Amino acid sequence: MQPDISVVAGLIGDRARSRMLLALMSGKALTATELALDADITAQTASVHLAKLTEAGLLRFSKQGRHKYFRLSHADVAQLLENLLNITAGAIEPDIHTGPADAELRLARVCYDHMAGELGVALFQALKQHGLVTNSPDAPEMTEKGQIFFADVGFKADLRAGKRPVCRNCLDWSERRDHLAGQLGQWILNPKTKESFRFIIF
Amino acid sequence: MQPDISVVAGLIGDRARSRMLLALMSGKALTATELALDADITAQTASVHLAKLTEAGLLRFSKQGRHKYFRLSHADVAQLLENLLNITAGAIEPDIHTGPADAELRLARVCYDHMAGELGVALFQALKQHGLVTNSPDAPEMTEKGQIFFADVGFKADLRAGKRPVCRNCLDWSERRDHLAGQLGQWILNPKTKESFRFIIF
DNA sequence: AGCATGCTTCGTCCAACAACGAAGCATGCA
DNA sequence: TGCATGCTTCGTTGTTGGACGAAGCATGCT
Repeated sequence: MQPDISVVAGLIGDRARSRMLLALMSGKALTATELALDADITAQTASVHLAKLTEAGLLRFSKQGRHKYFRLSHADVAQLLENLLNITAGAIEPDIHTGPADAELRLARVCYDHMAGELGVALFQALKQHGLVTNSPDAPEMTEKGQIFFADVGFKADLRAGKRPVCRNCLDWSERRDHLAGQLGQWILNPKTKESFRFIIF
Repeated sequence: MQPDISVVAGLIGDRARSRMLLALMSGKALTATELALDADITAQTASVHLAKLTEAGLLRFSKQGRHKYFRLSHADVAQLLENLLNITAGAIEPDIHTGPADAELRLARVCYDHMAGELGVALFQALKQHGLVTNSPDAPEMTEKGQIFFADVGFKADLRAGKRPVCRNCLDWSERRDHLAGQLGQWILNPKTKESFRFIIF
């Protein structure tokens, strides 16, 4: 037997739950009430939704005092959501008149743990243009120059098998062009080194 | 506003519909009744399910006589399903006792339009070992040697922007290791050239 | 023409489940 | 020790939608 897709899909297939999941795509951990507000439902219903999502392994939480902070359990989940976004965004191709709130979202947003939107796409372009990652039709890869550059500013890739790829291209649902995901994408958004670090590549 | 994920997810989130979609992951086009049998439902219910799936853009069909052949509308959809398979397969990690029917499925199967299962993984290994595609931690890429080799046997990549990548790695839900997808993966399973063509790389 | 096959439409029934009010636990703060 | 805040559990209600029988409409075969 194949695994049963329908349970996970069914969980996402609810308006309130999907909104909560998308809210967590920002990468920030949010409390149950914040998520309830975002999904426009009461705290009670949010509670059972969140319980289901965590039990299914899509979310994990950490308690802090009387607050319960939820986040996506894994990058896989974010990728799945991104995948869904792309498919549905592609379906409504003739993009309906987009408001100003949209414009902001399209300019810059965070896609789980890396940068997306116009800015994310531009950054990716710049990295390729400066030869730090390859400009391949498939997935990007760090060039030698890139390895030196990023090692120099403190980036350390985890090359063990089973880990997420260092570079991954991620199709932007708003821009319909790639931006950079993977370990490097995450690190650029949130470098772990203390030393100040600036891109002067634009 | 972000696109509404929940409609597509909700469509997949039904047992019968998900089974039909997975049946179409074989890459073969199937008739409505075949899909109904596979999903263990009557023809009537299958009809409305299939109508919903096509209207949402997940399926497309072609009529041949009194038969209606359905297939996945696009490689994107297959990728989404594969994504879901991986997440749910990962969740039930301690793999429950698998029957003999499973063993067959694990040995060799088709993942939408390319080879998967043990055989798919082995093929991918061989391609890397013989230096036809790169053995990078991220996505594979054709080597020069590979470009010559595959051009020689009639493979022609479509490098236009917006097309699917030439090489893509695809995590196998049964093997938990990568196999080869993308244009090359598709072509290997189903080369368009008439000339006979054999891999002697095992 | 007649019949079989494949798919669809209609009407009805039934189960699943999202939603909320109300009440109940915790935790933190004064 | 109170009180406020955040989250959960319970019971109820209402709606959604999946399922099938029956009938209808095409298409193809003889």
